[in-house]
Amino acid sequence: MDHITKQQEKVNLTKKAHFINKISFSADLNEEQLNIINNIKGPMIVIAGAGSGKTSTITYSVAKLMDNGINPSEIMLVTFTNKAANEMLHRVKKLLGKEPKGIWGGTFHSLANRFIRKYTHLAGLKPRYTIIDQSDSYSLMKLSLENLFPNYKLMNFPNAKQCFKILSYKINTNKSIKQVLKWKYPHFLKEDIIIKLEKLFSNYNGRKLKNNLVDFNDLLVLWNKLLDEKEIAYNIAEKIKYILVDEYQDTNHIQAEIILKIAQINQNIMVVGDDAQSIYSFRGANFKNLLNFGKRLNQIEKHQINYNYRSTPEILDLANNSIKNNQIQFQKIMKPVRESIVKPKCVIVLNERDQASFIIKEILNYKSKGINLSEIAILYRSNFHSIIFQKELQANAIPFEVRSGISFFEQAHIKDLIAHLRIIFNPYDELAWNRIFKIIPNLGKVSAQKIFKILTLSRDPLRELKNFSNLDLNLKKAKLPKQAVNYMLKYFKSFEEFTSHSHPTYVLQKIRKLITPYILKNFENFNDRLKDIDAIIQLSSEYKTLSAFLDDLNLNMSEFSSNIKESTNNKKQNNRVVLSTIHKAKGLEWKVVFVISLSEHLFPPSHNREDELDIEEERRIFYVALTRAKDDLFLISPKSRNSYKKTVFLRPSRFVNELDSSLYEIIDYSNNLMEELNFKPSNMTSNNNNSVNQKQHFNSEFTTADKLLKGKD
DNA sequence: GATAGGGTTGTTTTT
DNA sequence: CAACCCTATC
Repeated sequence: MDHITKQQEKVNLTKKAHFINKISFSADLNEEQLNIINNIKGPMIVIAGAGSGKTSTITYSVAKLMDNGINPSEIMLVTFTNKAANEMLHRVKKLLGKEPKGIWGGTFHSLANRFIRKYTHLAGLKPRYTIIDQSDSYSLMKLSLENLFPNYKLMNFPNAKQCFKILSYKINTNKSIKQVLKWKYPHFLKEDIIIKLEKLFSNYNGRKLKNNLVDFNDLLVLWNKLLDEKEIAYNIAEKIKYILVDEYQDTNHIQAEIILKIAQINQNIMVVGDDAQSIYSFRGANFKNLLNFGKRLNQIEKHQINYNYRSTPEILDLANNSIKNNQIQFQKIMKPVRESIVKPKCVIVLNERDQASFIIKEILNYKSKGINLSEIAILYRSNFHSIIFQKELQANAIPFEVRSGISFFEQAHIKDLIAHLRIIFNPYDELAWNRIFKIIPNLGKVSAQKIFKILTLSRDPLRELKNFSNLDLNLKKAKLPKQAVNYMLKYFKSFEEFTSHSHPTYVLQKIRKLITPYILKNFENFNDRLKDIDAIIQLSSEYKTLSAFLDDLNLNMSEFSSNIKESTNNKKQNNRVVLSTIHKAKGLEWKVVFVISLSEHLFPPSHNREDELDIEEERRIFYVALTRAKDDLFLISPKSRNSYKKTVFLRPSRFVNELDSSLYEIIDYSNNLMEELNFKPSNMTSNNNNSVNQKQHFNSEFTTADKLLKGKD
């Protein structure tokens, strides 16, 4: 141990020497970082560029605090994904050799839920509330919309999804409906619509209360409200002595409120972030939070960590060259630590299929050089960009892992299964009932609503189900289709037998039996679907209560998905190429990164090409993508895309065009295939000319692309 | 009036 | 591939 410093030797003499031996703070961290972890007292802001060892700084900070004798239950660590929280806590455990037991670690939403479950009554909720995800929120909003304004589709009015988004922006950014409309939906900016929206939102909120449902917004709102309760402030917030917040640039107004309320008591707060990586404005995030942070706290200490350990200087140069096009940003200089290797490559391909074939060729090449597939990532702006890859990778027997797309739990059969569990846990849950009613033949929307009303007339809908004669009578009064009612009564008869059980696995097994006939009848690939269900049952065995299982299902979905996929694939294959959205790739790194579909209308996508602020956000997404790469970076721009049996021509993304061409090497892969594919080169004449200079090459062609895409000739 | 089934369309990003 | 609209049928 020749790297032990004087400082450490001094600490070694203290009582906690047995921990220190395991942590080599000064060997693992640089001066900037050490300066941070040695000064965790009072408010602190850390601006941490991409790849600067941000995660290390935070984990070492937590370790250092515990090492100084702070109890884990006095520390709160807020992250943006549960995955990040788990990873950091795992690293703390590795550093200290013991679990940081009792630490308040997790996402804003999962921490909020911990508080609200503990103080449900104070939050104004009934005990067994259910958390609903976004698509459930849309559905519930739709119910309110149809209920209040049956002919809303004929009016100039936002649809259910838009209404929910308006409400979310209103809550998360502390704006009025009018301000939100002006900002995001100017064409709906009318007095009449605002009044209707107000009515709608109060109906939606009332419906949630009746149904005992809590949406993602409520979690934040209620947590924020709870912090105003003296009981909470004294019993919990005060006991949290240190708060660390990761990815602070992605917090929105209400999240910042929450953090400040807790921090104001003990004033020990460290927020870490990078304005250049703020990519969640669609969720109301505002990276100015990072700047305004100090305004409400005293004597804030500012730190920067500037050394980039991840990427080659070439990759950093390119990333810096891109982000400098953003007007609204704070200057920071990333200092490369690594040696040069090669320039990033910009690749032009003909279409998405060739994009796939180019990448597969490269992947096989890397593989033959001994590079692990898990060191390679394919990153994209939108989920649907990955579909072609999944097919092509499969065809070429390259193992891969998809970290995007509709969540496993968004699939119909999974939602159906879970709906049964949900009404056992919370029998007022209208959305879950509606899903189950859909299983009953000849029972449509209208009858389903009537039945739900009859059931919820009683205090205890589940007991009502058991009290058959009574229910039967009421159903007859409502003049419901006889066939459907008989089927339903039979269905719920078997359901009733296990509703009082509380172990998720036991109940799920019973539900599986109950819904199997429905699965067999309604899905062609019923075998796969049943396997999915079995995977969930398997997973549920780790949970003791319905509550814990349902909460995790809603708040911790992404990890769930990957667990499930691994178990259903039945391969313990770890060596797989990663396919991921850029959003999900944030915070991660790979040796080789392919950023694909870098063409206008794909990245930036059509809907985000007008407003300069939107473009800056898109450019930050691009920046995040570039800075994921350690050694090799490929930027790939397809010239066309097939959609609806039509070929649409695309221009290279402005994010590629605007780069200084001396910083990358260009590969034109499209020429190789022009003739082979019998492509009509009508508006691509300059393609065949290899002598055009690089810059021109990107800019000259495809002036008709935008027009074609929009269908105007 | 209510439901089932067929055809069409269009798809951001996540807790 | 799922949400939506339209139409045929009960």
